[in-house]
Amino acid sequence: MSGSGRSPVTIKHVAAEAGVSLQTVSRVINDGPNVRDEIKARVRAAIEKLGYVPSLAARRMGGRKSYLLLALNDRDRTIEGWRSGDGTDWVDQMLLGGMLKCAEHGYRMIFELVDTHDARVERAVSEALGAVHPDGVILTPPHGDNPVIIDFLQKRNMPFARIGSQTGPGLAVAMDDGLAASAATDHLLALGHTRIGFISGSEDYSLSGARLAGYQSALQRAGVAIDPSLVGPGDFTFASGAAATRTLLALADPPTAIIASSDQMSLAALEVARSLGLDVPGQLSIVSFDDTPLVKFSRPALTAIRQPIAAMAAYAADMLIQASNGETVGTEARLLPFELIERASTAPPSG
Amino acid sequence: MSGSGRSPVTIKHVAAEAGVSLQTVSRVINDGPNVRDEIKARVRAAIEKLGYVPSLAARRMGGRKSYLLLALNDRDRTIEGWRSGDGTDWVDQMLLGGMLKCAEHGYRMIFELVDTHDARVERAVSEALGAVHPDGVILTPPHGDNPVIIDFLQKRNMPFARIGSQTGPGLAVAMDDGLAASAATDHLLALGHTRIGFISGSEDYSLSGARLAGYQSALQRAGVAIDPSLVGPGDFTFASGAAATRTLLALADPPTAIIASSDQMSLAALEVARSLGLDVPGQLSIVSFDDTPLVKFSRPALTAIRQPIAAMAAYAADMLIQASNGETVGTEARLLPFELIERASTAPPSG
DNA sequence: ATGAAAGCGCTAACAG
DNA sequence: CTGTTAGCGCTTTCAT
Repeated sequence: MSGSGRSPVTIKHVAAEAGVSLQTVSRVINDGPNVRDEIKARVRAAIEKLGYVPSLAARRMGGRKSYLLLALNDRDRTIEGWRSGDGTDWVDQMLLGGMLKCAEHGYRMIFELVDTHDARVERAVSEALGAVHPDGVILTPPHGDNPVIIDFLQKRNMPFARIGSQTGPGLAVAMDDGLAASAATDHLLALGHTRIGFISGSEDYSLSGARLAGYQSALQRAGVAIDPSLVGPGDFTFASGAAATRTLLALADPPTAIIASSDQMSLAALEVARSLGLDVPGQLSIVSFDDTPLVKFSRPALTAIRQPIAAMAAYAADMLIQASNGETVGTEARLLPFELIERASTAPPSG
Repeated sequence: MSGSGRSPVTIKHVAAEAGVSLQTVSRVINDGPNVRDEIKARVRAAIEKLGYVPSLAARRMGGRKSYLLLALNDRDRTIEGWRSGDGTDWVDQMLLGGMLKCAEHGYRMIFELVDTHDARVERAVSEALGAVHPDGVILTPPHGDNPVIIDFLQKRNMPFARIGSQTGPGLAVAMDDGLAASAATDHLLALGHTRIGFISGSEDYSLSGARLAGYQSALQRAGVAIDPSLVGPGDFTFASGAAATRTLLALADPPTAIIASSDQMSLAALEVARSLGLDVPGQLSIVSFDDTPLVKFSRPALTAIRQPIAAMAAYAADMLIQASNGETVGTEARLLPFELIERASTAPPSG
């Protein structure tokens, strides 16, 4: 087996076939102005006949566009999720939204893993940019909140969009994490809970703060006192969720419901409750965040806030592509709707 | 927000910094021969200092390598999996194995969806090849068994590796599906089952036939009569699994155990059994294929054959990269080990 | 062991 | 409206 050689059909062949200049073909490809319909049709026919497709590499070399978007994900967390097979479908949803949107516009999405805690983040990002030369970068949490990356991208004048972040420069698209946490809290409040625990997410993620604030404001609005001991620290992992749950349930006046900022932590809460002989939702209600596939199949299935990952990725890709086409796009953060999906892990408190 | 302009640092800058010719830098980058260690070191220092990374696009233009591998997946099935959020992690495992292997060698993997049943498959593949110009193509099931795609790739002299297929031309890597099905059957046989049902996979997949054959040969070896009515047709989907299970369990002499060729079909079997008031594994044992995340969390958790997707993808990428480096690689199919993971869905028959 | 020249397929200026 | 001329950043020849 040997290399495939070069593209069998180039713009030259099309030009020859259509009897026009190279440049005219280029204009047709790029929907450029100043081509008579007749000639345009002739060129299109030649393209069709020859099965011509412009080479991405050559387009990038000649022009200023690469037709490539770079999606940056957190290395450790992503690989760990893949390895453990824990059913987290963040990457899949990103591809569903981002990749398909790219394809619609003749773009491709290149997926890259970068370690956010590495001292050489900047170098890693720089290398990816240097090799790929994307037209834009999609930053997923927690990279969207990483000042080193943001600064670097701005310095390089590279357009970027952040997913899951509501603040900061550049394009941003997220769900309203604060509102979502409020909705989760309201749901429990409506069921009659007043002792509601909250397990927060990693501080690397700006959404963690937003969710905590949403939880607290819902409590306040309902006239329920905020008890700091009801807030347990987490970092989205199962282990941290288990630890926080144990602490919360060991309280003198333990919560009758817990909101956890990730599915893994919620599953951990469920597990801990089970090990303590507590019935869910009879003696403890649980509301989760993310709604990855697993929580639908746990016993009981978890009530959860669904994050619109695919929609966020699609929006981010769309904005970046528009920007790369010279269109001006607003830079105010865009909030996409979330969903509170009621399943079997929430019920009125037993007391 | 505007485009980022070109790469700030090119091979020229490095050459100037190191005080050598452009060419020498290229040789160092590519581990070429005929460069004194001293100069090599000087160039490396310049590269390091400037943070230079060669542009993929330029490399592809100049040379014959693109440092890109194209992974082709089935469009409908993949998107459907993403949409439904059914926890299938095929894509994730592919990325885990393939992408990381590519990264090790300075390659990138481009992920593309192609509809295998579309009359224009060839056109779709052609377009992807034309745009990307990969150094090799990874074909996943069922594309690895699609003669149109295979022929086209061979015609274009494009190196390719097939995952999950054991036959046909070119590189192939798979698990031994026949042996795996035999192992599943033996497991049930050892528990005392003799009426063992089998739900097959889609005929688009060559592995479906291999699995069926493995099931039958295990039965034969054990001296158990092969009953064709115990084989139900499936296409990997939940619905097909449910239908096949209903048919099998409605038999005059129904099976006491069922092997299903996919997790979705196994979950369907579980669901149907439950709806019929059958205890699993008390009255019906189930062995699954794939071992996606969900089956660990079903009640009962399913005994399953684990497919080494990441390892297969890594192997395929490795072979392709080696081939693109001019190394000769064997073309005999490579079989990777599978695992039979015993969980709670299998037990001795009740009778 | 090194350098110089040519060219990959395309787009971006310019001309006409 | 259309064609011509230069490159883009790199790897190939081919010289030296």
